Amino acid sequence: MERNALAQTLDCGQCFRWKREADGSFTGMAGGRWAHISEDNFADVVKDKFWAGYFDMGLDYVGIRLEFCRLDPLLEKAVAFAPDIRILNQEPWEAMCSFIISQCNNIGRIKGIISRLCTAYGEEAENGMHAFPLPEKLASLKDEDLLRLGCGFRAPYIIDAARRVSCGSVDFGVLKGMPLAEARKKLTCVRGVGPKVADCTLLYGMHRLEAFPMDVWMKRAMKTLFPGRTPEFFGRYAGIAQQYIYYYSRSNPQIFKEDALKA
DNA sequence: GACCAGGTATTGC
DNA sequence: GCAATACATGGT
Repeated sequence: MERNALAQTLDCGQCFRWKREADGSFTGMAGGRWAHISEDNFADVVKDKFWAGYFDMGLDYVGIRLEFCRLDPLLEKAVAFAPDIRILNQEPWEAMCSFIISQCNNIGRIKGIISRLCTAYGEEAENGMHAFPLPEKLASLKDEDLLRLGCGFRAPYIIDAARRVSCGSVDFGVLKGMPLAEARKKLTCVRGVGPKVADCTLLYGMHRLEAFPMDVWMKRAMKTLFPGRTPEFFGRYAGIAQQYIYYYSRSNPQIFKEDALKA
């Protein structure tokens, strides 16, 4: 049951533009750059400043894991399942748009939609890949353009988000300096952005590590694994705890069924 | 063919 | 406030 460290981070549900190759390496895009990353070249890749930032190399994950393991035995279990998860520094607009698309959708289809969106509207980059489309680009589209790509009922949400970001009514630079609750409230002004997508934007796109997205899996996990606890229980890196718990829960759904049998 | 997928907006009590 | 429902789409 060995999962390589790279897969734990790139395949744990926080990002959608990496493709796992047959040999366990990954190819994908971030910040308009293409990369092929493997266990072997990872150390070299993160010598580059951009990738070091993307992979959050400046944060002491060893220490944070230690804290988590001391905090709660079930959290310790989740950490042990995929200890090498790191929270990536994704672009805020890409994170927001990606998680708008994620609602009521499955990971495979989310990746497919995003891939088509990039091919159709993103700037061309290396190896025939495309950057994530700029908000200005998507702001000029009609619902129909996005329906063609399979966006479904999320099409108008994406366009509203693109408009608000490109006109500056939602300004990630400003949100960065705001208290979490305030930034969250501002984000939910966008149609199609509720508390969950707002928290995903804050955690994955703005590196607000205290943000704690509550999707169906996390609700289940909180109820059965951490009854009576709130996100605050996990401290200022609650978002990282969330990622450990989310991935552990997704990968071991039987833990909920066993619980149901006992009841 | 019904049911589900990292939700949200709208409506009705 | 809180439960119910519609919202496109593709895969089991």
